[in-house]
Amino acid sequence: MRKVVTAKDVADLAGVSKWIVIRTFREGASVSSEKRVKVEEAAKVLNYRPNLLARSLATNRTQQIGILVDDFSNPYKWSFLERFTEEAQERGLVTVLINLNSNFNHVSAVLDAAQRQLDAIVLFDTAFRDEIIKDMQMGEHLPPLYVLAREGQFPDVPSVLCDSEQAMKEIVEHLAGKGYKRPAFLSGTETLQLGLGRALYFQQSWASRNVGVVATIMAGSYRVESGADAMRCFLNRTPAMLRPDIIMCENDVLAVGAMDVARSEFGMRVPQDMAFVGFDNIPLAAAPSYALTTYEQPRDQMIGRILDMIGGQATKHSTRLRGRLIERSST
Amino acid sequence: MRKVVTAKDVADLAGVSKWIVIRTFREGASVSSEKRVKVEEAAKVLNYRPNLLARSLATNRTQQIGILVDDFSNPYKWSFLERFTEEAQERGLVTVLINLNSNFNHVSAVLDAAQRQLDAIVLFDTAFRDEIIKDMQMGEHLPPLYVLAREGQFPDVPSVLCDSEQAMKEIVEHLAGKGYKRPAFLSGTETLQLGLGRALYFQQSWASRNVGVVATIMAGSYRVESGADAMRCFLNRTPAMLRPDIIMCENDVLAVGAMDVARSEFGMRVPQDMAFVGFDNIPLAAAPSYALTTYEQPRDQMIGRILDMIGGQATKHSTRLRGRLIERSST
DNA sequence: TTGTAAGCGTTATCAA
DNA sequence: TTGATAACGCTTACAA
Repeated sequence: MRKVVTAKDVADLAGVSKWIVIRTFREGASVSSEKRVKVEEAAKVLNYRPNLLARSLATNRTQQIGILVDDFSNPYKWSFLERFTEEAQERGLVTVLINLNSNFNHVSAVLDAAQRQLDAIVLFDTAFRDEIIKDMQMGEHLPPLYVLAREGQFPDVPSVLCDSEQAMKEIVEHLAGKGYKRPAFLSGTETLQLGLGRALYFQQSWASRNVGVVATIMAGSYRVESGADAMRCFLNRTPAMLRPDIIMCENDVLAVGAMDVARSEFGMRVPQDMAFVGFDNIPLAAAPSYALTTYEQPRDQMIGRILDMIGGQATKHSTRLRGRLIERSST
Repeated sequence: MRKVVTAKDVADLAGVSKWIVIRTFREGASVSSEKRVKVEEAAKVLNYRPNLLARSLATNRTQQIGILVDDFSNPYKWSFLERFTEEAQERGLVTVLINLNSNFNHVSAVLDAAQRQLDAIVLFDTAFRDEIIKDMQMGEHLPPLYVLAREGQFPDVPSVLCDSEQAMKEIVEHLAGKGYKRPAFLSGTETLQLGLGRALYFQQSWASRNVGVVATIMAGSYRVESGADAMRCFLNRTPAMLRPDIIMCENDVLAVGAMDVARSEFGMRVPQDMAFVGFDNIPLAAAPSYALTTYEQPRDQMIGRILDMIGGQATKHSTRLRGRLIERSST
């Protein structure tokens, strides 16, 4: 019903065998130029294009990459996804966007991707639980897994992420240089193991300067409201003299929420009364009303590296890449 | 190399023919329950799952929907994409995210989707140019096209979008009720034909109340900075007494930019000195610092309708659905 | 360079 | 309910 035009049809019209047609539409073709011309003409007339589905069945490669996402609300992810699809397309790959939620968990998603013969699965800023490894290690043949923008959980699953240790070194150096002395950390989730290690490295960097971190504030999730709520709660219970002079937020989304509360509800000036640093450099961070100092992940490099591994141009191993500090007036 | 386990393997282990196995894994199966049990056991042992690729080749249906996006920066799109993928998955469909850009235009995208045998193509808030219709109308068999959140360009391509006329009626009624009298419209792009008709209906609604629209401000694109620039320019050249008392912005993104400028650069109070209305109800619109009155598109209904048409549960024809006015303190 | 045969893993159809 | 044959449209040998 769909594409009725097959290589055979073109062959008949061009007066050649169908294998000539097939070869004409492939990379390392070896077809006499006269026949090639004939075929191309016939193909144009019939609007023939090779059926990639049939090709996939024969080659065992679909040129499709599945990308798993479990939270669409963080703007930095949009930027990554935009770049990912673009770069993938540049390489002749297509991106299957898989939405993880309560009805469709990591296991379902991976198994479904396997059934559809996707060439690879990228876990984008999402951590998968142990359940899946069981399936992985059993005979089941799954597409190769990759982790993007998170710490990988298993040694044989390569991950590509921003180097948090380096990032925190740069940030703390910047803050110390500005004279800040009483840092605190605003954290999204409590599970350090699955987290990004930012809190840890932040503390370590200060420790090496003989500064203890005042407090770790738990937001519970990476939403603006969580950042706002956590900040409100913290400021309410903390007398002015005990408050930190700089709050390192685990990401920009939290920072925005926290900053809003500090300014509008507690009348604080940023950065005089309290400074803020975020992470990710989302578009809003650049807005004049926030002007948030933040740290930008090396997006293009990260995505390039993942796709290189998927395409076999790079060896498979985990990598941490250095990002870039963006200084703005919130510090 | 990938999935070595085939229906034949399961059949051999279970001691039945491979067609029994195939049938066991399909909807309207007719298999004796004893054999079914045997097969299911064998399948579990071998970790067998039907190869959806092979199925697609035989059935001519991939259960994959392509969605074309040409601008990732507008937050409302995230919400749509999140819901789209979720709802599609619910129906056993998978979403292929296609990024339109200078290297990959509508034509390339549609042709590629056709080669991959996608079941349908959704143009999400993007307008395609005439060039493509030529291919469409020729013998080429393309997957059916649908337009989401935009006016459709061709009669045989169904579109599903928010009813702009209704929306503007509600908005203007609200504004008139609040006593506003000198409205202006901040527009993203100049091409009314491809646009959303919001400007037109806004004017018409005021006209029916004997109010002429003061001005149409052109931003040129749908970015925060464009909204800001356009607003700055407009306020600079317009004396206070000639300024509108309410600015209807074509979407929230523009509204945010415009509002920022009005407040921080011109010291205006919202809504006393100038009121703002947006469109889309992006998350930022709800933030206390904006509290933007806006109009929410009926996202779930729109997506449901599109997927119903794709799945054949609804007849194919264009639809305008009614959204919802969200009143906040910017008006 | 060209043609042939076998196969990818499933579905559709029809006969048993 | 079951089994067999013929697609689906292409690729990958290998032979001519």
